[in-house]
Amino acid sequence: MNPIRAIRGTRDILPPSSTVWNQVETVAREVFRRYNYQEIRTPVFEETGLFARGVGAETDIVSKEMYTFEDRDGGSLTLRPENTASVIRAYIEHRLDQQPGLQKLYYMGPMFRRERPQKGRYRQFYQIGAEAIGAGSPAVDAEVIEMVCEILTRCGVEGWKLFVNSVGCPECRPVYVAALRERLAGVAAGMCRDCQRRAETNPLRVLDCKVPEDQPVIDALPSIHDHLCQTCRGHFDSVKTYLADRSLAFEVRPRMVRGLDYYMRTTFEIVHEGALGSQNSVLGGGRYDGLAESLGSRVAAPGIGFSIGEDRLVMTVEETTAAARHTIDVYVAPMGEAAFRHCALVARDLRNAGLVVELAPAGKLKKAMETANKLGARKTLLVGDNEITAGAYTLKDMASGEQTTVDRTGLAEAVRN
RNA sequence: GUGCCUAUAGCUCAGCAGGUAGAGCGCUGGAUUGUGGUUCCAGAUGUCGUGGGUUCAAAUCCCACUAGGCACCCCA
Repeated sequence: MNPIRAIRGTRDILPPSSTVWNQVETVAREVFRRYNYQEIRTPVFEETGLFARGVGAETDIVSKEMYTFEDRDGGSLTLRPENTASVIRAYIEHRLDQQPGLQKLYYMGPMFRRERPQKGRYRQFYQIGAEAIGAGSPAVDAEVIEMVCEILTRCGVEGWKLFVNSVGCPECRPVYVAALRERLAGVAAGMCRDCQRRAETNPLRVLDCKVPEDQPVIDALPSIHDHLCQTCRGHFDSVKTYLADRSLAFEVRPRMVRGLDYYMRTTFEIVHEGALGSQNSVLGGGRYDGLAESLGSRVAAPGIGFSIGEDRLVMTVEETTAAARHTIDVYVAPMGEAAFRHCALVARDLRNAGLVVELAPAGKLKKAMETANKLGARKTLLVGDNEITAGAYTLKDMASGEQTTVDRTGLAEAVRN
């Protein structure tokens, strides 16, 4: 019988990597706090219809990547492939539109998509995201983008690129797609096989093609920016102005296409070259003013949000910054059973003083010293019968080898130095 | 979902013109019964990813499956 293993596309996050995950989450929470975002926790599974209607039935996510299963009562449930639809569902369900001001919510947790696993792509992956719901103003777009950049910066990540675009709205985008489709009809025959297919199925995807030979053709295709309606154009100009006000470096990518149907107007993405391989997108986001209505809401809920691929962010953090090592402040080494019982109390005091303490089992001192060294303890506390009767302990600095004698009251302070 | 590459000790890998496994690091014990790191000695590493086939004989050749990596698709 073979041992049971983690299933394909899932993985265990072990120390020391789990420490980096915690650091990233701590940074994100602190940035969210400063921007006055509060946490929302939604269920990990929902009625299948939520994603079909919210994300879009024709998207790859819904059409072939969802973990969908039948509940015992016959209903169809799905493990969430993303979280924006759930947040909007909660917003509607709890009438958060009646609350004063913008609803500024953040979340972090696992998402599930049944794709072929690859580096930076897992079937259970983690997203840290935020949604600002209740306003359509471009000022919100700029602040959301600033906030996510702040998270990356404070995680110590450098060298990323911010791309922004406007994908229009239900008024102007269909006009553009029609124009694109018309133009492609004439030139698609000379393009790569994938583009010939995309020209029929999803013309916008042609813009994303990476085949070098196709680039001249793509460059000559009409741009969405020439087809934006008055409202969308004004919105996009404002976003760019507000980003520039903040000195945020960005690049307009008229050809950037996002895979979720609910995006309109502003979309953005941050990529980082390095540890990620071809999955170089660290985060993506955009505005979704029509999403609430498509979920059956009578009230509008214009909003914008993003989600960071936490797995990918952790990868780049691990690549670019030296992991802050978990260190033991003091390794308490009792010699003998009596000393062990005494040391248990000493260890408790030191822990109450906020120190990281490892209490060794009673045993040979040599063995304890070896272990202290392997664990990378900063100090070792030697406690035998001599120390207990004298009421003074021997504290050894592992780096210098220097030993000092300290009494119990001054112990915590001595360990700290 | 498609194509290509890969799978040997806890880790990194060697072994492959077929003859039932090795190195370094790490781990355990000892040299040293109250002192680690360096050194020396000893030891255990393992259904060679899983299952089947060819063969007197398979880690080695063939097939399938599983998992990982890369590219595509797509996305976080």
